[in-house]
Amino acid sequence: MEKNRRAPTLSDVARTANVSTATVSRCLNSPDRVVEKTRKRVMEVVELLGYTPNFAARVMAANRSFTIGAIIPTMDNAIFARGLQAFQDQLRDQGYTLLVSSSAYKPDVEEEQIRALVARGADGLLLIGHERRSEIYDYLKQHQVPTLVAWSHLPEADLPSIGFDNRSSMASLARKVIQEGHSEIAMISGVLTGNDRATRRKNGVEDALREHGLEANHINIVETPYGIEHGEAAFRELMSRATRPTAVLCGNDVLAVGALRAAQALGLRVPEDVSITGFDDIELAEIVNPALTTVHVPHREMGRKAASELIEMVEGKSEGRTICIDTYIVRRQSLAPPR
Amino acid sequence: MEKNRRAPTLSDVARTANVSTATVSRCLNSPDRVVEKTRKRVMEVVELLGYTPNFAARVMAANRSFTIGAIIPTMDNAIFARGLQAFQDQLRDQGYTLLVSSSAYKPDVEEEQIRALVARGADGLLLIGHERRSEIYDYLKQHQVPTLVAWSHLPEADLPSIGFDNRSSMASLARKVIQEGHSEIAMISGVLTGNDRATRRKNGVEDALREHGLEANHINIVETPYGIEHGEAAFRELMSRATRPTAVLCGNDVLAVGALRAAQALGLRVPEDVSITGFDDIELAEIVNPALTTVHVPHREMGRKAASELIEMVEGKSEGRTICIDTYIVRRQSLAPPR
DNA sequence: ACACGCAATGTAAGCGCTTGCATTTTGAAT
DNA sequence: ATTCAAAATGCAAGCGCTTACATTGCGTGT
Repeated sequence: MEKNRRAPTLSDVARTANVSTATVSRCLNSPDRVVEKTRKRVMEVVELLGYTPNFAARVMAANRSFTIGAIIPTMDNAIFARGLQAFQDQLRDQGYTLLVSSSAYKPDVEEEQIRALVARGADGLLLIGHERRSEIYDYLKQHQVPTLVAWSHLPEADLPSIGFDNRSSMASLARKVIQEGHSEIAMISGVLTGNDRATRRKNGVEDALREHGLEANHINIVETPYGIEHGEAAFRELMSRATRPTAVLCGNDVLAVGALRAAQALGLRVPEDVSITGFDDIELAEIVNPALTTVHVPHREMGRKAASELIEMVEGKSEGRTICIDTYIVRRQSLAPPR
Repeated sequence: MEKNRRAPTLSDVARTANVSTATVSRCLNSPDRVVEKTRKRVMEVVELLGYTPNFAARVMAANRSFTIGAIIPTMDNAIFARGLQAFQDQLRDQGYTLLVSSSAYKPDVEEEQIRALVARGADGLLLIGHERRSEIYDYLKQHQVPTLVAWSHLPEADLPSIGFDNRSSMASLARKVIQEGHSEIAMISGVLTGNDRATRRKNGVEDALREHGLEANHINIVETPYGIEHGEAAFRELMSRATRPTAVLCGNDVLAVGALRAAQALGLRVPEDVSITGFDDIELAEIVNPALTTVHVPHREMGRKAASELIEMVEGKSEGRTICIDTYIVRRQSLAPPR
């Protein structure tokens, strides 16, 4: 192999093939605008030289990158993994590349990443949830970067979103728990600040309680970061309080699994002594013992739809629609009537 | 807010601040090369206009992007999540941005992604495992993109790697299983083609068998993609064969969890009727019931070290060292002596 | 008061590509 | 043969930034 010769450029190819750079460019980008014979020759040279276009240059000249950026709160658990994989697959099918980064649930990191992705020429952006400083929306508008929100459905929000109704989904689940006979209900919620999904799930629980004439205003709740260990701690905390709940609704499956483990460690049987529910229906939910009753979120469908919609926006075919995806409750062993 | 005015550029800032573009550029990139008073004025204008540098332009001009690319086989399970998160955190600390994409275990997709990332001006690349076509190594060399391999340790390989010895780690685990008294040992392996980690784990099992005078040449093995459902199917397959194993070593925790579920579905008790082991020690391993005996891989440490090493390479301070990280066996309930 | 040297700033040449417009080539119709 | 669209190709101007080099301004020593 040749020792580090500088990477070939468009004009290297042009020179070798005896055509202009314009022709080479066209061969690559709109092959039908150049005659068969020329194209063949050019492509041979491209192959021969091992030429790959320089993206930065292309982005700069064409103001188009065929790249979509996504910023998720974390890669460290499975909540977003499946949906994002579907999102990426769909993008690939349509000729786009996905770049992902994660914000660790920190708003300032997220802003930084948004800027980084936009500056890198992302044609469109996928964000999770609606809650962020308005400056960043202005920024997005100024740079005219189509942006779509996922994992959340909020028709009245600034940005279009493809997601599900966190509030009513959680409310249905809570209703089911109440119908089961529970009245001492507690909740382990994710951190509410800056997280509209967590907030609306909490609201959903309150809605259901209120409907059934239960005290909804100071619901027995612990707020904690997502993470199995935090779920454990939160559960212990709840159990040490004055009135012991007979059912614990968790903000997501990860917290629920933590709660489950804590319950078992405390010698409580689930669901006999206490019922526990999750949200998301990630793989984990089915694997733990007892398996979790939870809200199933069609992550793959959401990812796919988000991809098609965002591409339409990028290509100017849509202003951005807001779509609500249906969830449903998956009944498993972790929920039963109270003793 | 102003309606979509074109995003401000360097020269807009320069004009407004009454300096040259060079000065603005210096304010941003080497603030000490410009006098306090000027800098202040420029920064005010930057703020005022809401200017953000265009990365494509910067990359093109400076041939430097402070971006690192990583390509992992999948985001759809937790194997790489933790290590990657640590990798990203460390990069951020040192002023770099991480861009991730996933190849779905497909070599051609991976190549495409490598090119995409390089073309986007990645200063360095993190790849998983060593097995790929040599053309792509030439490409990397030609473009002079420092590349580091993780999750695998192979001193003799072309590329430096920060990882662990898949072979000897698996061998230790297999030895432990044998010492426990098992002699009918089967394996559920990940797909071997193009996956050096899977291959070396299999070799590790063979090593241990051979050491103990057991038949190692046609070990009782099923090869299947990673995935809980595949682990289940593989386990059933193994159990339908002529000689039933008393211990099943799985290529990773995900497969092991699948095996566990299949065992339970078949009415087999683990570990009394059959022992099952995993590899990786992801969160899942501790959560299932019985918890998995597995090989603990220090993902975070690996991610961190990979980040520092790769940055050193990018900054020309290192040629790329190969580091082996120690793993250890975590003994949990899924392993016991055969009846 | 003057020259000198260094620090601060400006000038302008690219980086590798796309694309509007100008020019040449082609081939069908006359 | 000749003509003339239409098709194919070439020309060259940017895209927004960095940076080598040139220029200017300033404090200092005499």
